[in-house]
Amino acid sequence: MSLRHAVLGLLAERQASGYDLMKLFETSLANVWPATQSQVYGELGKLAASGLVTVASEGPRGRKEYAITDDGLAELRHWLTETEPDRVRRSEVLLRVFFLGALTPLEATAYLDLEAARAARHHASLEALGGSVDWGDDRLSVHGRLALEYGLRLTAMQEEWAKWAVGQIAARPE
Amino acid sequence: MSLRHAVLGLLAERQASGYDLMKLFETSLANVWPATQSQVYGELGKLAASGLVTVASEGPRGRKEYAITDDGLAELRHWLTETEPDRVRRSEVLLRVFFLGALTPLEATAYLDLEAARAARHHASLEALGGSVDWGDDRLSVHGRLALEYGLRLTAMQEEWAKWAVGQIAARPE
DNA sequence: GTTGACATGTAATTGGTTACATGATTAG
DNA sequence: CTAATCATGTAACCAATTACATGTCAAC
Repeated sequence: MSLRHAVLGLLAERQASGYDLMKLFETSLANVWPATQSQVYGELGKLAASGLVTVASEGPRGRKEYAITDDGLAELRHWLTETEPDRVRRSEVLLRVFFLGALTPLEATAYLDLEAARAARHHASLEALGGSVDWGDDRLSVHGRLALEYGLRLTAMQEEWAKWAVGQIAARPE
Repeated sequence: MSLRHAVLGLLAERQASGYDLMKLFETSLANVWPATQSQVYGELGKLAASGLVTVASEGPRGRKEYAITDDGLAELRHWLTETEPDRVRRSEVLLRVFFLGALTPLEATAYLDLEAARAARHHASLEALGGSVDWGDDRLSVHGRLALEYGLRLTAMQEEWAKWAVGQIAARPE
C-alpha cells in the first residue's frame, strides 16, 4: 500500500492538487514509484475520506488543493519508522537471462549487448537530470539526490554486468 | 504477462509438474520472479488450454507432468527475441528515501544503516548459495549463475550506497 | 497410526493499467 | 477562435496475494 504513503509524503512537503501530484510522480518519483492519474485521484479521495488529508482550498476548473492533516503526518511517520519496506522485486530483464539457453549464443549476446546499451543510456539521462534540475535546499531535493545517486550506481553496475555476461557467454565452449 | 513465459522457460528445460515448478520458483527464480502456488497451477491450466504445453504423463496423487509443445517453444523464443522486457521498477526502499525529511536525522540514519546491514546479509546469503548449489552444466545453471552474479553486484552496490548516504546526511548542517 | 512431503485446485481481495469521458481557462 | 494545458473523474480488466479446501502416499 505504498501509493497511499507516496501521496502523503509529497503532501507533507507542500500542499498540492491531484494534477500537481501527477507531475511530481512523472518527474521525481518516476523511477521509484510510478503512478497513473486514475490511481492518484482515487487515492486522494480515499485519503480525504479517512481524514489523512483535507481539501485546503478550491480553485478554478474544479481544482482542489489538498493538505496533509496531523493524522496524515502521524501515519506517514508511522509507516517510515514502524513498518518494514516490501522488498519483493520482479525483474523481467533478469528472468529472461535464465532462459537465454533457448536462444543461439549470437541471439543471447545480442540481448545482453542491448541491455548494456540501455543501461548506459539510462545512466546518461540520469546524469543529465542531475545537471538540469535546480536542486533546491528543500527536503525533497536533498533526499531526491540520494535516490538519484542510487540510480547512477545501479545503471553503472548494470552496464558493467551485462558486458561481463557477454564475455561469459563468449567464453563457453558450444 | 511474464509468469506465462517463466513457466514456459522452465518447461523448455525439462518436463515438470506444478509441484516441481513451485520448487523451482522458490529456489532459482525466487529473487527474480516470485510466484505463488495458485498462480502456477492456474497458469498451467491456461497454457494447456491454449496448446503451449501438454500433460505428458499422469502419476500418483493426481500428479500431472507437463511438457512444452512446439507452439510453446516458438512462443518462448518469440517472447525472448521479438518483445521488449517491461522495465518498470518500483522500490519501496527508495520511495522512503525521498521522505526521510519527515524524520529526525537520527531516525533517517537508522533507516539507512538498517538497509546497509540488510544488503550485506543478502549479499552473504547469495554467496552461500553460489557455494552450495551443485551448479551443473545444464543451461539453467549456466544462466542462473549470470543472474546470481547480478545479485552479488547489486547487493554490494546497495550496501556501499547506503553507507555513503548516511555520510551525506551526517554532513548536512541541521 | 500419524507425521510430513507430495499434489492440486478455488475464491476473495487488492493494486495497478488502460481506456473512456468531460469540461474550463489561458495564450497566441 | 483555437490549440495547449489545466483539471477531475469512472469503468473494465489483469496480475498477484492470501486464504481456504482437499486428498494421497511413504517412512518411521
